[in-house]
Amino acid sequence: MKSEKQSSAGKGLVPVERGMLEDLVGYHVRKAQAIIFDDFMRAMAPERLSPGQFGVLVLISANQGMNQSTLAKALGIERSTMVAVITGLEQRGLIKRLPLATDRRANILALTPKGELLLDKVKAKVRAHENKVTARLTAAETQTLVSLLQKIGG
Amino acid sequence: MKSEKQSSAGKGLVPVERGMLEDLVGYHVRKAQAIIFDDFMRAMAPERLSPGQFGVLVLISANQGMNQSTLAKALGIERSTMVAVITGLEQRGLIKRLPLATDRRANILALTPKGELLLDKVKAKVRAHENKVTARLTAAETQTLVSLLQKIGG
DNA sequence: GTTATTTTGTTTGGCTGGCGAACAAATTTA
DNA sequence: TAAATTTGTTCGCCAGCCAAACAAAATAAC
Repeated sequence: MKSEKQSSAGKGLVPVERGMLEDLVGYHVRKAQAIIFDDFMRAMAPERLSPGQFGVLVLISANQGMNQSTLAKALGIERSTMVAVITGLEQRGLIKRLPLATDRRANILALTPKGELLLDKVKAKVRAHENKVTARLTAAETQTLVSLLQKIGG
Repeated sequence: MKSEKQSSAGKGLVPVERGMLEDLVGYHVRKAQAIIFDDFMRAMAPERLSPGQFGVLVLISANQGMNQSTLAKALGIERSTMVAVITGLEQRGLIKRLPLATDRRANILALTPKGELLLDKVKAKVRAHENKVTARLTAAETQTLVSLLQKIGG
């Protein structure tokens, strides 16, 4: 005969009580972010591209002649953080730092042909990834979700 | 006279084109998460409590007799990751690792009186923080947001 | 009942993704 | 011309996570 162990709650028999966490937007955003990040990383593992790196490539592609500071500001991160990101992508031959004749401090960022090729390929995979993570939402719900998130994110 | 510089896009004069990022749920979730995390950290700086640590305290409080593995599973992280989190909270005297008579491997987790006091105080601050980050959403919209996020997060 | 498997907590080493302070060079403002 | 600002950078730091390996303990198989 075996008495009911306290730790039995961990075996999926007893659901874990989440208390006030269930009501917190922050908790659910964090959880969703972890799942999406994880799926993105798995899907883009062959191309070795993280969500952050993808964002950088998209912004460089969509904005001619941006420097690192502008890019960092657009992504809401520090200049100092951007340095390693740019260096990593540059070392893989996906982007270039180009001199700006009118300002010798600045680096103009541009995709290399290799970077453009990769971005095209990854964009398609990102759309597939998005479809996967939003599979249980209708198109209207997905749009609503984005709108509501924008009200938080400015 | 000064010619229009390419880098002028960074001075807020020209909005940065975000391309396909605007359509991606992952991008907006990430952005919202960063803002919420940041605000949480600032708000809870006096108590030196991160969102992750807060979640651990809430779960310990709401579930008697949980061990570290159960807790890790409930939060979707590895046992090995949980160790340092628990150790940190224990060293601050907020939680205790208690022996379980029926299983000498396991640590039963419990709040100390100090931990309970802190959690009570922090819960109120977390609610205020939530009200702040959802300030531009109605109560109904907040509920909708949580529901939609749950459809992603399982 | 002994052996094999599984579970628990842990250490170690590594990774991603960030911040802030400080700094030199270059540019802009006063 | 002198002072202030901007750009890219390095450095040290932090949060938060994973996987591999391991000993101790408990459980399952035989």
